[in-house]
Amino acid sequence: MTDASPPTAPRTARERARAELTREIVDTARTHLAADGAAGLSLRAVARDLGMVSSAVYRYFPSRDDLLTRLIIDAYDALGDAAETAEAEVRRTDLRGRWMAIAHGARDWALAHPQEWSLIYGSPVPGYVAPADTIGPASRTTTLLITILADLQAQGGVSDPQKVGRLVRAAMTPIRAAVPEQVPDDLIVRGLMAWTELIGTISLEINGQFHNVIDDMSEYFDHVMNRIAGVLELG
Amino acid sequence: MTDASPPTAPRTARERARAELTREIVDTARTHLAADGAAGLSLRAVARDLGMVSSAVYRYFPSRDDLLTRLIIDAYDALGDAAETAEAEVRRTDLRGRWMAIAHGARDWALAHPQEWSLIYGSPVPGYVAPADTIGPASRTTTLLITILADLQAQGGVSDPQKVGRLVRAAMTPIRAAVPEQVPDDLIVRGLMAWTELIGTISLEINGQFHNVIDDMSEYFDHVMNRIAGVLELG
DNA sequence: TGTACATCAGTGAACGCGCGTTCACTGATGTAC
DNA sequence: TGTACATCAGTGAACGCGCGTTCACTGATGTAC
Repeated sequence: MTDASPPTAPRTARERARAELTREIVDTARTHLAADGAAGLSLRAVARDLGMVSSAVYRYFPSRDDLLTRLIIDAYDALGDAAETAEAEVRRTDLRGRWMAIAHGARDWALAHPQEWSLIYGSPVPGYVAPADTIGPASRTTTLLITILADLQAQGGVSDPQKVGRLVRAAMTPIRAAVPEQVPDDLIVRGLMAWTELIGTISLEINGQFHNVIDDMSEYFDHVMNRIAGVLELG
Repeated sequence: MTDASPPTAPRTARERARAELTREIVDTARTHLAADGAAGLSLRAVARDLGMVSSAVYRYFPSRDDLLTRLIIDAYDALGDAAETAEAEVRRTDLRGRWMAIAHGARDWALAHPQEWSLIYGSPVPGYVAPADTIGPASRTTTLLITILADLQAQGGVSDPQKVGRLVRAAMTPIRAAVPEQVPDDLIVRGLMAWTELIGTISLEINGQFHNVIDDMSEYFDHVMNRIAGVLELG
């Protein structure tokens, strides 16, 4: 990386055409993803839909896996956008409202884009290894949650913090580095559990595991997320 | 279904050979599943491994999807076995111990058979629709949890049951039918949340979502599952 | 403003691979008399 | 116990399909003088 500046806006006709076709390829790929899932994503099918020969796609993406990587990054970004936008509309002091906005924002996005959700939170695509580029966008949603934890702690934290044993504390070393120091271990654990319950509830719903269990998932989801707000003592 | 009796033990040499080969096909398929995931499971590859021609497999399974169905049922059963076996070793009155045994039993099995876990709790296989046969074995593990809830209620239940609104109560109609009447709505919700946290924690671990978050997942898992036992007031 | 050369997008054919499923067949095993 | 027929397992060839990726090529676009 010697070029620190962001890619400049396209100047020449060639550059404009390239940017546009790249976008069309990604959009078409996303459509196929929605229909067939990640394992069924095919460069040839995308090329066919765009009326070009399959080898032409290689001018834009060096391999199928690179196209997949792009879709993963876009999915993380779209989810991050959805959560951030929803959360931004809530009063900063309303911690419960902010948590609920993130939860509902994430679920709404997931229901609208189930295959993209599975791409980032579902089982890994066989034979595909995610490169490092996917880490940054992946953390956008969790950053929102961490900020809520920090704001909560600034207000005095929870009333009955539980003990976290030495070994568990040691196990949490990596996440500690991403969370402000003043947030205690107990609150990090509660946050992780809340995050797990959020991702878990959405994933199980998308995978159909609540069939014959819960009729109206919107009601249930809202109820459960409110209970979690209670556990976090978000007011 | 006019034949109510279970399939009898094989009598003739032909029947014995058929039973054995069926088992070998399933075992080989499971090996491939572990290596390549569900989307990569191929009848031809299984046949090749067994030194038979691909069309011969059709004497045993009418299609690839039927083989997949069998693997799904087997996975549910294996998980159910693991959870039941672990739970059975604990004193009946030790509700916390029973919950922890189920949790650890499930996680240990999942870590040993990650692709089988993904088969039942991961994103659905594109183009495959699970038939009704998979419902029965799927409920073995959840039945264990429901029994704990019932036993807990028989001991007096939780100290501070939360209110469950009318709409949420209505949403819970299907699960109500599977739980003893005396278990109150609040306890069902807590049970569902515990179940979600259990499946969610294991799935996120298997999908690598705890990388750079938690170092020692065994410690973290045990801690979290104990906290959930606390929420359920399992003693 | 005009020309000469370099860059790049897209083509079309090919390589080599794998897949699920069908079908007519041979030969072994099982059963009824 | 022996024979005649029915059942079934496994073979081998084929159908028709799709895939990722490479490569030499044509022709259009961009750039330096």
